[in-house]
Amino acid sequence: MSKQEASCCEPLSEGPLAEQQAAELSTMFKALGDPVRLRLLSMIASQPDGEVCVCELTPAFDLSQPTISHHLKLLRQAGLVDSERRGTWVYYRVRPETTDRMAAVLSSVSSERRVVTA
Amino acid sequence: MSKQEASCCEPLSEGPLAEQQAAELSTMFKALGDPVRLRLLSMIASQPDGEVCVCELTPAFDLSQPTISHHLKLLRQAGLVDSERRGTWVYYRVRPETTDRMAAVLSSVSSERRVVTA
DNA sequence: CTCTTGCTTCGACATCTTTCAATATTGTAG
DNA sequence: CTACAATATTGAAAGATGTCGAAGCAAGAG
Repeated sequence: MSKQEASCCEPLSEGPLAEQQAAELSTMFKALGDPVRLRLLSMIASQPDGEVCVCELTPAFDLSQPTISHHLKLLRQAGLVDSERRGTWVYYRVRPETTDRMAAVLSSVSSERRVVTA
Repeated sequence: MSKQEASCCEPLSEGPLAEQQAAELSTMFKALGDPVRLRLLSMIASQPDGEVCVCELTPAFDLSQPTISHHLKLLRQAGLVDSERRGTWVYYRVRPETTDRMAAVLSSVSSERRVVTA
């Protein structure tokens, strides 16, 4: 089957994922690398009208309001959600471009061919 | 902790992502929340025969060999890769079940957001 | 057996994360 | 303007993470 025999280490030139792209993408994955943020995203995404008020998200967790606010900030900075203020309330919605891009990277990994240069 | 007034907000019972699932999935996303590990996965996935020797991965980074080994361990513990020893060398390959599952979660996030014009 | 090579584990340290209480900001109502 | 309600920001403490050098283990060669 596999015969990269000979000398074990030709340094494997460059993976299809460049250093800068990896840095950018890893920020997005890191944002979902926390159970609270994953559930936040899931809650936002599952709303029928595509958006949720922070005041609906906060009481769903056993965490302080500043903590939820901080997690939402990280999701926003990673490009996963958008926020809009309407009156006193702030509404969050998913940015599907970002989740789609992440899904594309993962799919290309499993199809073991070139990673999308997105 | 978080006991807000019920003035504006019905507390949004449960998102579709249960607490335990979120914990499990967040481990996988966290594993890709580092540029080194993302590039490692990408390198492993992009090999024609689906597997790479550690000795090919290590020199591609400006990091010590123990550090690469540690990152590979995290990828393995997250279920993203498998390793197999053959002689002196250890080969890593992607576990597509895991990347597929992550991609499915992300896709559902973006598709659950349906446009309601009402 | 001993030596060498490939890889993993251990111990330590600096940095980054998560979390909270306190405070600030923004918008609405009186 | 004052008061209040919803979010965000700040600052600090506890814990997790990334990294390295040193040591350990496994397998092949002599």
